[in-house]
Amino acid sequence: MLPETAGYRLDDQIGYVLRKVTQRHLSIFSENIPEVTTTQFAVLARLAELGPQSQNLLGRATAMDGATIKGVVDRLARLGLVETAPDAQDRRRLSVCLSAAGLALFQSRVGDAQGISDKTVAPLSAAERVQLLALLNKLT
Amino acid sequence: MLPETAGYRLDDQIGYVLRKVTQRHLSIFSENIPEVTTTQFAVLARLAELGPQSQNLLGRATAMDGATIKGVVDRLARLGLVETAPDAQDRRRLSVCLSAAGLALFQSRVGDAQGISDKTVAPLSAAERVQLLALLNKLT
DNA sequence: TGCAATTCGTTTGCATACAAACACTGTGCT
DNA sequence: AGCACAGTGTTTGTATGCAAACGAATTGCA
Repeated sequence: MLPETAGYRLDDQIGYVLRKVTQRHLSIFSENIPEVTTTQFAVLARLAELGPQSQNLLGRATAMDGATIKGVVDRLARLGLVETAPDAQDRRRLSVCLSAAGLALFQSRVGDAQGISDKTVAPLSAAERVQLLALLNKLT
Repeated sequence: MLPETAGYRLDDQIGYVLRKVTQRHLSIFSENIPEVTTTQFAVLARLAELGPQSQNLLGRATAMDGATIKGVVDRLARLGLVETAPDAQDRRRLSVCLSAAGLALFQSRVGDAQGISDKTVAPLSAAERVQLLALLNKLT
């Protein structure tokens, strides 16, 4: 009387489906914006939106922990898309801001980024897209 | 007449929201099943469901590419949860199967795994959970 | 039969992600 | 002033995840 695999169906588990949808999204993104990754673009978008931020605050604003945001900022700096400088007011902080190249890249690519989101949800109707985002937002 | 950040709102982008929901799910998972990761558990579930598989087929059945599934199988083998052996029929293949410990772990934890999925979608009603899975499945 | 194309596994390089430990700085309270 | 506590950034270790290149084995087709 083994439970066997019981009623557990991997394909119905939210985590597994999330992983597959994310994979497809990342694939669409890298095809359309090969210069940077999704997380790097998120950082550029936040900097364009909020202006210069400390590395830690920037991480919080983009849902990355300290170790992760450091790696992303380092790579963006190596690409010349952001610039870092010590904060004069608080010597613990590392201020991060968009470079001219970073701003230019973001502005030239933001339309493509919106297109990527659209492509990702292309199989859904307009109403379904709204539903999906609303449901996902409840799980944040 | 700069487009500024235009209408691009990071928080409304499907990719960003997916990443945040996935983060929350991974956090719930590791709290409830600390022995293995989500991907490792997915491999155990597939092996329990399908029986012994070649490493590559196993990767396809769990949505991992060759490099990724190799790493996951290696770590599961190091934990003693799976066993590998060369395939007699096809000498390119590496056959992977559950160990006794792997089967025992899966059977003892599969209920918790289902509970993790439930916790992840806890903010949703029953109807919404069905909706969400249906919508996400269309994006696979 | 024999060779081209494919499949399988491996390795390397790069990019998230998180936990934990650490040093340094700032703040608040006494 | 001094000290506990919190915040910030760094580093290390571990675990996905993908691209690309490679060798070995198999298959399909001329």
